[in-house]
Amino acid sequence: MDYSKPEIIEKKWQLEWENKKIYSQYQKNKEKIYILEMFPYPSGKIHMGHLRNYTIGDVVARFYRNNNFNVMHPMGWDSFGMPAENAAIENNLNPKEWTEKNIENMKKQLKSIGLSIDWGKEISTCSEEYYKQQQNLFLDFYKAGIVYKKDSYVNWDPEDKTVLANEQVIDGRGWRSGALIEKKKLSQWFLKITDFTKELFDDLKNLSEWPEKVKTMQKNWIGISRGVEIRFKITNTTDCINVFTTRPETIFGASFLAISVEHNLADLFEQNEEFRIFKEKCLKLQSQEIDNNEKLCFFTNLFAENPFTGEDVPIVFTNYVLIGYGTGAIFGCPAHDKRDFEFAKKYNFKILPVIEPPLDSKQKIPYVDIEEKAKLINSYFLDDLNPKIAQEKIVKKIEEKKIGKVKTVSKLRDWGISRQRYWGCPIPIIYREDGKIIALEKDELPVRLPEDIDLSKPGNPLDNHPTWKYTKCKKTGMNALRETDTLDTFFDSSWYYLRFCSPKNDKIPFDNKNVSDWMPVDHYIGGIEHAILHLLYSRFFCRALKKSSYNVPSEPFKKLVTQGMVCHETFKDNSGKWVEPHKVIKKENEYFYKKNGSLEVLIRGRSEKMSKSKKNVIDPDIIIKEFGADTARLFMISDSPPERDLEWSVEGIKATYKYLKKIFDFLKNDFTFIIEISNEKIKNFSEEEIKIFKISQKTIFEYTDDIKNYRFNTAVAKLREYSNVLQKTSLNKTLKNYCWSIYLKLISIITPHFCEEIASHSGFNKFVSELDWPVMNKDYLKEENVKMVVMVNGKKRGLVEVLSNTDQEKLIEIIDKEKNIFVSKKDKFKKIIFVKNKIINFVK
RNA sequence: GCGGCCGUGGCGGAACUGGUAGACGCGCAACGUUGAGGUCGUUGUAGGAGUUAUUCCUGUGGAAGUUCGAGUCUUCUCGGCCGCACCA
Repeated sequence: MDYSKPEIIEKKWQLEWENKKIYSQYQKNKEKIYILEMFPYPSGKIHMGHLRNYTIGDVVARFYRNNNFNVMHPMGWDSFGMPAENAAIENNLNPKEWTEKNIENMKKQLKSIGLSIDWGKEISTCSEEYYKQQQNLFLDFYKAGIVYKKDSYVNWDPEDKTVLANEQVIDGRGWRSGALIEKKKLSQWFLKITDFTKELFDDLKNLSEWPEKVKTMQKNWIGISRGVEIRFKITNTTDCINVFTTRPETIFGASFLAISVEHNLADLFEQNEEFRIFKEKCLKLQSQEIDNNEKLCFFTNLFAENPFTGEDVPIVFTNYVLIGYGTGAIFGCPAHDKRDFEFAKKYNFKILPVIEPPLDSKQKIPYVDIEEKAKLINSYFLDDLNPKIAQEKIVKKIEEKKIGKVKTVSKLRDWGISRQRYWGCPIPIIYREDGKIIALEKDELPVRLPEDIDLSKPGNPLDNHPTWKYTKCKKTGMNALRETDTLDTFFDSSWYYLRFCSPKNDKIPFDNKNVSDWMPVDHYIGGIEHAILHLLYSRFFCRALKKSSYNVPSEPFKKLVTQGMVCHETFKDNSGKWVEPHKVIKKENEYFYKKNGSLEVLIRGRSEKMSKSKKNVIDPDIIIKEFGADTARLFMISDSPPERDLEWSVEGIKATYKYLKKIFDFLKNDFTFIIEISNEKIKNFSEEEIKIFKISQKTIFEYTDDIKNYRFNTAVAKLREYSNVLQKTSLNKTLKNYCWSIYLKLISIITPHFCEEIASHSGFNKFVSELDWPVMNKDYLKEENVKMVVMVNGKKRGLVEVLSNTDQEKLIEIIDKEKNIFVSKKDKFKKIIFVKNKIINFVK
């Protein structure tokens, strides 16, 4: 037996586990725990990010399994989406084939990591079974009024020829294609996520086990702010314009009304050629160039009456007021708003200060702060008040005069779910020849995707299909056209965690009983890149499902863990081309590589997220083949805390392998795996052996605590300390066997195959993976002696070893006796600080 | 611009509620063992001083503060990373 080919050992144990189905057994008498990692998109191969994500999840799942929990740890595939369609076009095959082939390969890869997954619960969102149930949910949402259709400007991706949600547009470009996004008006399906804005915002505070960072990002995304809506009369008409502001107290400084080009008022100017050009330009700027803050202005020749001063101020259209926020109209107060200030300066609007900053304020005009010492000026009844009080007063006045009301607005928009693509879930809707929109009956599901599809033509493939969309209304027999849009894939991933509770049920999306047994997901682990979209949509789904009378919790994920990226060093040659790190020759802080037989100097870049473009990717498959999954797992877990980025290094992986090999060689002879050790035997141990026994108890305690708290790196450090001690000390056979068996049980959640192999070689005939977690004997956790720090004036002056819980009097006595510590008489000191078992500080 | 996170050896990182800074590992160095290989073992490894010892001084981006005591708390400042971005 040796450890030169871990892959062979690992295959063997993976098969054994699978044959005995040890990861698909459930025991209802135990407490449940649902551990889930974000399911992968089947791109074809797993990458280091997957390896890290699934290793973390697996360590946790194994930990709870061994700690007497009823664990659910399933896996599935987020298998609808654009890449399948693109790959199908390139390789002239069907997206379904491509996807299924990828799933097969990735499943094999995932299995080679040795994950404790119940593959019996495997789901795939592109399967008919899954999307049938999804259509079911769509119909329920339709009935509950959560899904609706409306015309709207959409983000149009000219390359993918599809619509994107706001959050799928990054810096003005499509999140997948990278193409510049255009605004286009289309009829689209929407989910009413805005019905839940307040809940989604307020309930964030209850998510105590979510990272603050994610909660902050969601808060900012939802972007709730309280303010006032004020009505301005358009001069010489009966029409009004409502504006939204959070600074109503600055109303006396208003010098214009600025209105979005998409505001209703723009309808009046439809015939105006100049305006149409202006509007076009604004829309283009808004959707594209992110750094362009150029403010455009279109004078309307209309005026509005300031309800407090009676003054007429000009109404203008501009690109810097957005239709999607507030009312799409504002009053401009240039003296106290940076944007209004910029705009006013450019177009010569009056700039009237209405708040006087405190004398010590660094801010000049525009003064935008709200400070205690600031006071209102030029504002009639508000003069001399501080802005906060002025605000309260003016709000009251506005309400009294019935010209406006307090209002809370949000940045959140309804979620557009229509996609003009083939490889997605068909929407179960038909358009009847009499013009009616008809939702299908549940017994008409699933609406299947046709397999004979031509993806080569631009536009929507389902719409292009010769026959698919032609159908008849079941009730009336009238001709009808199917909805040819498919659902956004974020729809698929918004409820998959519920489907895992009853993955085989072909009648309903999920079973209430099973959902109440398993939900919520106790630990949800995945990348930070889903902090907003996927997580917010999932939170919304649960609320929407509740409203559609499903029995689900409103928060799907109890604890959220966002793991960092896997990074690797980067190199560039002098022409700026990236060079693979493994080709680099390192010589004393200089870097070279062989090019055409000669050595060329390289520039070392910073460590970056592994990506093909930077040529710094490492294929997990190769690592597993060379060093084994256990080595890869241990390295992934031990080098840095899960939420931080992980620096990949060849040295690190090699050292990890060497470590496992060393332990393996050490234990392969003369070791017997045992589960327990009798109290009788402990009594006969020597003092030295008791010390080791104590260390083992302490290790169990601290390691367990670290794992529970996701401090895997320190957990591994403690384990290494433990094995270092064990290797250096000669122990009686019983104790040696015991201590190393503890070690194996502890590390088995990280390196399961390794442990099974050693244990079985050492006479154990069950699975270490199925053993209970080691129980520590608390009697041996207590330390008899402690080292206490002796300080004078807060500086360390020495250490004394004393019995634990020694009191101050006794300690001073001991210190007096120790000649090396120059503290003789306690009355010399002003004060003595004593912290039991920790420090004593003499203050002169 | 707004919001958040983070600055600790050559590197990744420890230090839980303020109480021995640098655990564990990488790298490096010395010695030993091997003598065709992804070695192995032992020891050392924050910097400086030194009478070489169970020694002293300085050290957690910088400045100040609170405290008997600060990597940890407070304020300012510099640097890095991430998110949002004309959100009224």
